[in-house]
Order: sequence, then structure tokens, then C-alpha cells
Amino acid sequence: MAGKPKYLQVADILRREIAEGIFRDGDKLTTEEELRFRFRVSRQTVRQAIAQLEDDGLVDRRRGSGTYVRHGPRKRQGLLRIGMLTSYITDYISPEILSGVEKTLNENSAVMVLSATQNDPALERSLMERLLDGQVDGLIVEGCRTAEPTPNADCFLRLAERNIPVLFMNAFYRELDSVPHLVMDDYGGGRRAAEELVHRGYKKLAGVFKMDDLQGVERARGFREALTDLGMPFSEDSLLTFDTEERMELFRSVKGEAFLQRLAAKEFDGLVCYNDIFASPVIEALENLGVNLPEDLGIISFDNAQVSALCRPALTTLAHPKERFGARAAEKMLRMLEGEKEGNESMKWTLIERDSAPVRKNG
Amino acid sequence: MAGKPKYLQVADILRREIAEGIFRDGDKLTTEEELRFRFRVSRQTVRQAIAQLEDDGLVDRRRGSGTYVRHGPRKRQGLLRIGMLTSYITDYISPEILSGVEKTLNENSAVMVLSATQNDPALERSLMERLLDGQVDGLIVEGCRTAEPTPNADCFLRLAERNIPVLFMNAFYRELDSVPHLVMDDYGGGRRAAEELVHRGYKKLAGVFKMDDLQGVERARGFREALTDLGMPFSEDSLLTFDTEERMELFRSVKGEAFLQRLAAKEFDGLVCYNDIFASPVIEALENLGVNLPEDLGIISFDNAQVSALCRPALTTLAHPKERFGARAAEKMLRMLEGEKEGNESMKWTLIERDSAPVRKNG
DNA sequence: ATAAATTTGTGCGTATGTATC
DNA sequence: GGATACATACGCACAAATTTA
Repeated sequence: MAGKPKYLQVADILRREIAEGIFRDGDKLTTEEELRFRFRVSRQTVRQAIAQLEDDGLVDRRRGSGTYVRHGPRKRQGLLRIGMLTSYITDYISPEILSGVEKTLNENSAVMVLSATQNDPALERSLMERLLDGQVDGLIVEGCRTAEPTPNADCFLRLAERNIPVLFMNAFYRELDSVPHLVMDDYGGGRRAAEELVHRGYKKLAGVFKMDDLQGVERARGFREALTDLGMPFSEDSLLTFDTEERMELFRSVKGEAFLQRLAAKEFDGLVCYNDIFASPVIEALENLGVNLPEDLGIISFDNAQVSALCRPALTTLAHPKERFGARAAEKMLRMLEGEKEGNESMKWTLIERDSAPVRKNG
Repeated sequence: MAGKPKYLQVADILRREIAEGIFRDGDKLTTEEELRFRFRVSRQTVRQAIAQLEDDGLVDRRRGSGTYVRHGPRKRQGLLRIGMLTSYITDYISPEILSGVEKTLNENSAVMVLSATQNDPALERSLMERLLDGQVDGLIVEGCRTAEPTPNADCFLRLAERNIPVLFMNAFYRELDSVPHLVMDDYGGGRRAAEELVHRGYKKLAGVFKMDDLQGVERARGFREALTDLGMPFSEDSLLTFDTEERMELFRSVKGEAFLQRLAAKEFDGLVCYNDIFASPVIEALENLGVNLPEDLGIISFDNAQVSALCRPALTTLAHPKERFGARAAEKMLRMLEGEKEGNESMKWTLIERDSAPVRKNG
């Protein structure tokens, strides 16, 4: 009637019923014979419909026993495909994280299907739709623009319907609280960075934070609250905040240059920086402005990217565990594929002491 | 008879016949009706068999027209999966290359299935077998230990049988000359590096090359031949060569330290270095030995990795096109999937002038 | 432990629908 | 329009595996 062949209609109805949870955990689906009566079709048609569901990995057929709904995630035939959506492949510490994911997956006979969202929700959406098509068995996602609600919530929910486990990494969408995440302790990191500087004798702290991702928002919150708790002066004015689009020309923009001038004018003596990639151009710009580093300004940043050891002064930084982090994400995903319930987890930063934030001589 | 169901027997026979090339290029497979007579089975059984082949991507069914053998590479339903085997994900300039591949693939609704071989042929083999299982539509491979014949030739040939196009990238296996490759002009780069130093007035050149990959072998050959052509002194003794396993502790090994001592003793005034990643520790070691850079020793290396701009002195280097290179590889692969024949190609190096190899004051 | 009942897997014949040439 | 070829659909029979009596 609807132009659609019967077997697809039947498949769709069953698919929906499975998604709605009418069938219990690993329980038996109605018998082919019963479905035949229910839908008034031949057994062949029923079988064709069920073949669709089997293709989607929603059911398991066992001869002599029955057809079982797979509410636990599916057991593919040996090879698992894990989709990986990262913001960027080259930026920051992504390569190391990816390497950790890849190694762990390969050790468990799984492969990684990698795509980059460029931190763009629209691209994220189209990639997710593509990956769904590509039959991945699980998905690890570095959320993009996580400070705001995602327009792609429906995609993530559709994955859940299909029993495809999802894990957020580094950044997650607050509203999708049924999806587990593995993140860094960004709030704690923000606190730690501020406290370290204060304990080393720095008196007036500034901060540079990217604010369209949860990471930056949380680091900024930790920074702010640490200062308040320590009874240090703080005003929103001492923060330079920016979004992803601005990152390339931040320090050539009006707002960025103005901030650099204030740093050069010694309005502050300490700086917490969103990450090493931003710390590096700050250092360069300040040296060009004749600022003595680290004497005039102590800097602590995040990540421990390769560049942090090569800067002059070498950056004191809170190290991201990178490969270990990626491996952990992969482990969680593999466990989810085994049917286990994984909770949220946050990993701790490790302070790497270099030259950019020495203990301040009291002056 | 053999316990196997008829439809699988039929499928197997057809599969073999297709592999043997009994059916021509995009030509029609025998009609369902004809197969029914040939195998003395029902049409349903024939259809079941053909469904298997369709699943494997070996045939296309077109209603009203016929069932066609896909001797040209298959047209998947919109989504192509391209396997990518790189030596390392984080090392050198891999992230940039991968990023180029990924972007280009995504623009053409394809996805990248990424694995790292760690430059180990055994791992390469197991990953290839896994990828074959994972139904990739094409494969881009950075050959590993390409200076020697690969033990995995059979795997590559099996891919060809399945009409899965393969492209070698950066390094290829000489004996597999039916497989196209995209590489850098390593021989020309080796020549260029040597010539640049000579033209700048450097008189006694040394070289550091990794020799288990074709890249290093070719760069060394170019280096050697350029010197000979220019009538410069050259002996094999002026080369420090090493293999992948040694790379981590090269400059802490007896052979490495001895070489550094010779450089420090000003036995040479110019150095061509396999790539920036090796140039960087050389510089550090030499500065610790009290060598004045770049006055005492001019250095040119390869790749233009990020580290090259951050070294002191900043490295003069032959730049690898990285993202563009990756994009080019992806383009070639996509064209191969369209059924076009792609030839070999080598891209040129661009000299990036920095501080490590200034024109030498004649002394 | 065995037999019977249940359930999916394989296979055939037939009829009709629909896209292509 | 007609011929061809794949797609959908039904009904039936028996096989093989599993569960149950």
C-alpha cells in the first residue's frame, strides 16, 4: 500500500518495538510462526524481515532455539569497527591520543575509523550519519563546542537505539547525561594552575581560555574559584576568552593585542594559559614587546604538547596523559562492547616543571 | 553431499569463476534462470547464492537488467571505506599527512580506517588480514622496511584479486611494481641537500641516513652521487647509517657517539640529516659538546616538521608537502576506485631557508 | 536417557510486480 | 507494447539444532 514492500514494513515495526524495549534484555523475539499470523504474511516474508534486523545486528538467530533480541551490544564476527570523531587530527595532542586508541584497539582485534569534525557541529552531524551508514560497532567522540547544547542529540540517541555504544572523550555534551565520558579534570586543573602560581609568589594572575568547549569553561571556573578561595584579587577583566574561530588570529585581533599590551605593561605577573599551543605565540609576542620571561611574567599552561619543551623559556605545564588517555578511552569502549556499563571518569593532570614559572623572588 | 548447503556450494563456484576472470569486465553474470538449469536448483537457491556474492561486493544486481560482475572496483552504496596503514601515527609528519587524507576522503563521502604498522612487517601482515576482513574498498599503505623485499607480497596480491586497489605512500616495495605509488623525490632531495651545502661553501659533508626504508636509501644515494658529480671528496665513512630499532638510542650508542665526536672535532663542516626529528637531537648533542652552530657545522635536513622551526638554530630543511601529499594520495585512491589506472608519482621538495645552513664565509 | 515438540535453516514451485531494454 | 530479468510474496516440505516432556 505504502509502496514499501511488506518485509520492510514488518522489519520497521519490529525495529521500533525493539527500540522501545518491548522485548526484554536477551529475550526471545516472537516466533516466525507467530509473526506470520500477526502480520498475515508468509513465513518467507517474516524471515526476510528478520534478516534485515540481523544485518543491523539487532537480533541473533539460533536454529532450534529462537531469534533473540540483542539488548546487550552485538558480537560481531571477530572484527570490531570503532568510529573515532576527533576535533582535529594534527592539532594539540590529538596524534598521541589517537595513537593510544589505535594501539589498544588493534591489540583487541578492532580497527579505528577516523574522522575529524573540525570542531564544527554540522560536520559532526554529517560524519555521524556517514559512520552510522558505515556500520561501526562503537563510537568515541570528542564533543565539539560543548559549552553549548548540541544540535546533534538526535543522532546520538539513534545510536543508542541501535545498541551502538558511545563514549565522549575530552569534552561531552552536558544534556546527554546517559552517555558516558572520559575527560580530564579540567576544573581541578584550572585550580591547580592558579594555586601553583600563587604558591610560587605570583600576585596578580591573568588567564587565557577558550570558551566554546567545556574544557576551557571548566578550567576558567577552577582558575576563578581558586583565586577567590585564596583571597586573591580577581575580576572577569583579567580573562581573555575566545572561541575556536578566533584561535588563528587571536593575537593579531584588537582584543588579543590589547591583552598583550596589558601583560607587557606588567599589569599582571602570572598567566594561566588554555594550552601550550596558545602559550607559545604569547611568549613570542611578549618577547617581541620586550618582556623578560619568565622574570616579568610566570606562565603555566596545559597539555605538555611537544612544543612546550622547545619554547624558550620551556613551558611549565600540566601534562595530559595523551597515549594513556587514548588507551583508556579504547578500553572503556571495548568494555562497553562486552556489554558492561561504564561510568564517567576523569583523569588527573601531572605538573611538569620547566622554566616558565619559577618561584618568584619576593620583590 | 559435502554437508554444505546447495546455495553455498553454488556461491563458492561462482565466486571462484569470478576470481578466475571467466566473466569479463563489467559484464553480465549468467541469468538466474540459466543458473537454475546449470546447477539444477530452484531459482530461490540461485538467488540465495547471488545474495552472498552481493554481500561480498562481487556483483551488482540491477532489476530488469541483470546481475553484473564487478571487475572494476565496486561502487558501494555511497560510503567508501579506505584502509590506511601508516608506520606511526604520531611520529614525524604523519599527523599532517593523515589529516590531508582524511579531509579529502570525507569530501568524497569516504571514511578512513586507520592502523599503524610500527614499521614492523609482521604487524603489517596481521593488520592487512584484519582490514581485508573489515571489508575496506581500497588501501593506502606506507610500506615498512622497504629497503628489503616484503614478506607480505601475497597479501597485496590477494587484494588485487579482490579488485581492491592499493596505493603505496612515501615508501613502496620494489618488487611489487604492479602497485602504484606516491612518494617524495628522495633521490632528488638527497642531491639537492648536498648541492645546497656545497654551493654555500661547505667543503666536507657528512650524512645521517636511516637505511631500512627506501626513503633513506634513496636520499643517501642522491647525496653520494651529487658529491661525486661535483667532484667533492666522499667516502662511505662519512655516513652514519642506522635502522628503525636504533632510532631511539642512536646518539647514545657507540656508533652514534663516535660520529658525534667526529663532528665535534670538525672533521666535517656540513651535515645532511635524514629528517628533522634526527637533526634535533644532533643539534642538542653538539651544543653540549661545545660546537658552535651553525658556524662550525651547517645542517640541512628533511621534512619541515614543526620542530624544525623551534630548534636553535632553526633548521634549514627540505619541506615535505604533508597535507597536500596526503590529499594527493587520497585523490589517487579515489580515482583508482573510479576504475582509472593510476601511475607512479613523485612530489618535489621545497627548500625552507632558516638558520642552520647559512652561506659560509670563506676562511 | 530418550522421544517428542519446537524453532530456525534449506530448498522447491509458482505467481505476480516492476524496472530495463 | 513486448520481452527480459530481477524483486517480492506465498505455500509447502523436510532437515538440523535445541528445548522440553
